[in-house]
Amino acid sequence: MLIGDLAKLTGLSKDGLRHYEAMGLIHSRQVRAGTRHYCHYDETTLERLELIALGKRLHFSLREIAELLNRLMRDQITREERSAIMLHKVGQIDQRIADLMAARQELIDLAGAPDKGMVDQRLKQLGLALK
Amino acid sequence: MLIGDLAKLTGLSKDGLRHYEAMGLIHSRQVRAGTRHYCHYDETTLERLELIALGKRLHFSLREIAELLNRLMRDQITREERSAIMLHKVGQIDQRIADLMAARQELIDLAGAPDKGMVDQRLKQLGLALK
DNA sequence: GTAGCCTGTGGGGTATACTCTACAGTCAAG
DNA sequence: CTTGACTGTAGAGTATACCCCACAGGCTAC
Repeated sequence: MLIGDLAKLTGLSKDGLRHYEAMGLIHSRQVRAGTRHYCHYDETTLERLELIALGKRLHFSLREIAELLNRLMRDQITREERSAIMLHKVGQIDQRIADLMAARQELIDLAGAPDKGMVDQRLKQLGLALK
Repeated sequence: MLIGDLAKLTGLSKDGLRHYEAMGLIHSRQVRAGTRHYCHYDETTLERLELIALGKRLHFSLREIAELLNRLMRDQITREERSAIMLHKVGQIDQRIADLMAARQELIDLAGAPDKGMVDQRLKQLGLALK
């Protein structure tokens, strides 16, 4: 399978797929053709790309996904470790959610403030908490 | 006030402040000194920096903050518009929270899955939803 | 008058996840 | 045997928010 086929099957761009390959997320066989060569991908690449999509949805970076994927393929991840990795990511996500919830509440307060003076007053309160 | 004073008062780096100035978030007077010149900042800059900190906490980008700040200084934002801007940002934040909550749940499910086969099975289910 | 700290400028680098462009070789259809 | 679609490579560009470095002039204390 050439990169164009892979792109059509997954809906990803060829450049995106090359980017994944450069990052070690997917691999290919080099097949000679005259002076140059072409990259051939087998069907397991599709499975890998599915896992990559999962990892992205779970907010792992491509770098993290690359490492997890390569260790996963070598069965180097135990049940416990897998749980630990997932729960660690949950912790990170919880922090981001908390951050967003706080911002959300402040935004709603500011949206409801009746006038600019009120906002200025609120900003002063916030200013004290700033530093 | 020179940039070093501003940096000490706010805890921000001089480079960061210069970056803000380049983005139009703060402004200075140019004061000649022999061949060259120095940037002088007045005390209102401190207020602006407080507003900038607020904007960042509320997850506005520097570009957005720059526009809001400059319009705010010219009193070009009505109460209604201000509310609309805040609530629009709430909408964006809600989307991000929803995205993170979904990921959070998936992570917990995967953390609790008893073995790799179970994970593979789950991945297949997810795979169907992927595309 | 000189050491040492301050300053502005220009440019590059970091991190993340790609996209776009140009160039040149390959291959199938006609 | 030429056209068109496809391919790999290299490098630049996008967006965000900065940091770091070198260079050279300014200013203050001694």
